Order: sequence, then structure tokens, then C-alpha cells
Amino acid sequence: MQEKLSEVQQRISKLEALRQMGINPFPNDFAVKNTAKEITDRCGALDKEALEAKNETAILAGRIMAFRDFGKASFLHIQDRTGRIQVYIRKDLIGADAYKIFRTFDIGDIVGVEGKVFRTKTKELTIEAKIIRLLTKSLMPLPEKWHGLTSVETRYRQRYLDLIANPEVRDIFIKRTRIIQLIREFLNKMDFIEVETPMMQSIPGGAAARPFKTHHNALDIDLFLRIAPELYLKRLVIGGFERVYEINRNFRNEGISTQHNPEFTMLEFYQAYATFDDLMVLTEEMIGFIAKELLGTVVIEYQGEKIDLTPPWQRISVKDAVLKYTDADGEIFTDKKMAMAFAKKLGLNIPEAFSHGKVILEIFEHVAEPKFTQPTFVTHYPLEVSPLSRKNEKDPAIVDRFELLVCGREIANAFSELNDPIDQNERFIQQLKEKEAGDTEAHAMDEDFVRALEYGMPPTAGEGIGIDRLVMLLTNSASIRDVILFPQLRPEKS
RNA sequence: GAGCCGCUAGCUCAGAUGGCAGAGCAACGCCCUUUUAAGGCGUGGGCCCCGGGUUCGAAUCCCGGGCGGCUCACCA
Repeated sequence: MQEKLSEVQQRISKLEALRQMGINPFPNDFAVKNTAKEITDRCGALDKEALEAKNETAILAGRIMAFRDFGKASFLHIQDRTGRIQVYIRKDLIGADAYKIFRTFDIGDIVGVEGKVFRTKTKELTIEAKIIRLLTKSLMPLPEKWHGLTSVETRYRQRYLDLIANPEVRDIFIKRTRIIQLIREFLNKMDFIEVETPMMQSIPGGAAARPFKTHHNALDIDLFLRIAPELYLKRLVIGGFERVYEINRNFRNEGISTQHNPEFTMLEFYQAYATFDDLMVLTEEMIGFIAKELLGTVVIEYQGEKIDLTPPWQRISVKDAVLKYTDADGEIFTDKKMAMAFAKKLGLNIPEAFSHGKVILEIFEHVAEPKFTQPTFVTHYPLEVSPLSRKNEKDPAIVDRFELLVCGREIANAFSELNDPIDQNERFIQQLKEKEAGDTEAHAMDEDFVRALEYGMPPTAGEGIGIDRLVMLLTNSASIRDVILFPQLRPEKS
């Protein structure tokens, strides 16, 4: 019979052969004592003779990543959560029977190893195995050792393979975790408390975006996945949590790109008795702290650009930025018709229904936003596009708000919070008008939030930082999919 | 949603002009007790993304579809 065996079938045969010999290919009784890194740290400084004299031993486990077979001896590299280490297997040391079993092991199998630490001729720190045991049989062949896994689609769909094969990918996700830890460390030290607020909301508020809709059967009500936690966090400030933050997912039913994933992670924090000016300083300190702890420097490189995070960062108002990068007449900020005409001149296609502020914002985003490569706080956004922000004391057409731009991208958005319930109610009403005029992203009315404000919210400043984009920046990642473990893709089978 | 590019062995990739489906790694067999992209000799392995069409003949040309990437639009 010349039945063709696939590699998987070959491996299943090996597994069955082991079972025939009374060996469990999936045991769970191997007590791991060491890691690759711990062994390297412990023995890395010792030379061949010193190692010989000290008789250092190790018990560790990991996945077989490479195999070099010499007949009666073999070298392999195994990989655990801390890295790779070489293992040397000798027939005369583990015994002929054990060696025969060992020869059935494949790349990808997970093994436990016990032995002495030594150095080879080429000085590589190596475990000379006294015992090697199969802990998990792998039936699927791993990606190739040299090129690794490069198929972008497979990397995203089978992220575990990406993590096994590509150490730099692993690094990025370890850095992501570390960044979030550092944020918590920074904020906790400042007496912020971390909270969790609803992901399912009956009024999706706190941002201008299209939500995902779902339904609760028992209550028989439609709910929306949240687009922002903002209004709930402010309710907590009203409740007396004067410094509060949440790191969690937001969901927006919009396009997918290198900058956008339908679910993304946001840090939002609120500090009572602070202003948006205070938050600029806090932001400089926090991101500087993260960069220093994570990378050891505040001068980072992103996609070929040197980014200097040394404070203070440039501050410029929307108005000044537009005037700086265009020959616009100052009148466009007071006259909507002038603004529309100027936008048209720039080649922007702007619906008549857009508010004056939205026209200004469109102009700003078109002409100025891409210019800000170095970290820049763009301040004083138009009132109409900021329905939750406090008005500027001197100019009621603008609000005390900033966005942090790095490499032309928005990393953070912050403002002194509007805490006047009557003003807030009017702003919501204005948003409803814009919704009627055709703006699908206009903010919804939230009467319960207005009621909360009526009890009195202390003067507060709040900020949101897009964690995925921050991680992209700090890990030099070009696409948001490279910092999200399982980015949204279309299902594989149609 | 639009434009451009890609999809061939488990992985990484070749396969001008239409003419027997290829390499390296991985796998399998043999040799080899300090290698590290080990080496040597040999062997097996394919829904060429899917469906139509043109043709004596299609991985290759044409049409439709799927999935992915990039750019743009929307957005954070």
C-alpha cells in the first residue's frame, strides 16, 4: 500500500507509537524549576572550567525550535517564555531506549529537560540532558526557521504562530503590557483610582461616532456598545471620586485601517480641580515616564522620524495653526461664509449643514494636522465640535481643549470639562439639531447625565489617550494590527 | 465604499512570450557524539484561493467572486 502520508499523519503515527510503548504524549507531571533566562543569568558569566567545577544543573521545559542531529547525539534549541537555550542530547547519557524515543520528537514538540549546564566548543551555554521527556506532542509543522512566518494574514489569523516564530512580535506585546502597567503605576501614584464603567449603554455618548447595536432579551431593550466611557466617569467625579481612570475597550462601527480597529483600548482619566493646562503637563510627564522606563530614553524613532519627547511640547491653537500654515484671512473664524469659501478654495468638499466650527476643524485637519510630527498640543477647538468641553473664558466660540498630535496623528484628546448643567443641556439640544440636519455622528441627548451635573460636578479636567496608538508610537509599529493581538478580520470562509 | 498590489508544497519563494508544477527550509530513510541556517546521499509531498470563459492545451490570458495588504474616503 502506497498511501501518501501527510506530515500531520506522520506525527499522529509517532504519537500512537509512543502510546503503544506506554508513554503518554500529553503528560502533566513535569515540575519545571528554571527558565532559559534564569539559567543564562546564573551561568552566563561562567567559563567552561568554572561551569565544570560548579556543577550547575537545570530543569526546564520549552518548545523545540531547531534540531541538529548527529546520529548518536543531537543539539536542539528549546524556547520558553523567557527565550531560547540550547540542549545537547547524547545517546550514551540518556540511554539507548530513551534516545530512540527522543528521535521521534519533532520541531514544535514541547519537552522537559533535566541536566547539567556546560559550554560547547563554540562557547554556547548548553544543557547536557540527563533526561528529556515529551510533554506535548505537536501535530502541526511550525513555520520555517529562517524566514519565519511573514504572511501577514496568517500572522493575524493564527497569532500564536506569529508569537512562536517571531520574537520581535512577542516583544511588542510584552511592551504593550508594560506600557499599561506603567500608566497604572503613574496614575495610582497620583492618587487616581481605577474603575470599570458600562460597556453596554442605552445612550452611546461621550464621543462623536457610530456605535454597534445589540439587544438584551430579558429586558427587551436595545443597547449599544460604548463609544466612550466619558459620561460615566464624570458621574463618578460627581460621586466624589475626584481622580478616576479607566483603561478599557471602546467600540466604533466605522472603517478599519492601519489606524483604526473596531474595538480599541482607551485610557480615560478625570481630575477634579484641574484644568486642561494641568493635563498638558501631566501628559508630558506620563508619556515621558513611560518612554524612559520602557525604552530608557525620551528620544524615540517612529517610522524613520526622530521624535523628541523632552518637555515642554509645542502648544498652538487651532486658529494659530491654520493662520500659520495658510494665507487665510482671520475673518474665517468669525464668519462662516468666509470659512466655507476658504475651505472650497482648499479643495475641500464641505456640506452646507456643517457648523462653522466643523468647517474650521476640517480646514485645520486638512492643512495643519499632518505638519505636527513632533509632539504638539493643539488647543482651543471650536465650540460646536466639542459639546462636552468648557467654554474659554475670553472667547465663547472656542473651548479649553487640546489634542496631542505626534507624527500627525491624534494620540490624546483632553479638555476642561463642562460642568454647567444648563449649558450642557443646551449643547445637547444643539447636537440634536445637527443630527436632524444630517450629521450622523452628532452627540445624543443624555438627560440622565444632565441630571447628574445638576447635583454639581467640581471643576474638572479629563483626558483620553488611545492606548493602541501610544503603543504603536513606542514600539515603532506601522499598523494598529501589529499592536492588537487579534485584530478584526473578515471570517476566513465565506 | 473606490483604486493599486498579492494569493503556487507545512513555511519562504521561483515559475517572460500559454506547452509534463519547481527550489530552499521542514518531513521521511541511511551515514555522522560539540553543532548552531550543521553536513553528505536518497525519498515523498500540490484544490497553483474559488467559479466560469477563451484555447488542441491555462498556475499563466479574459470575466466574476473570496481573502489579505497598501493608498484614499470616514474616524480615534
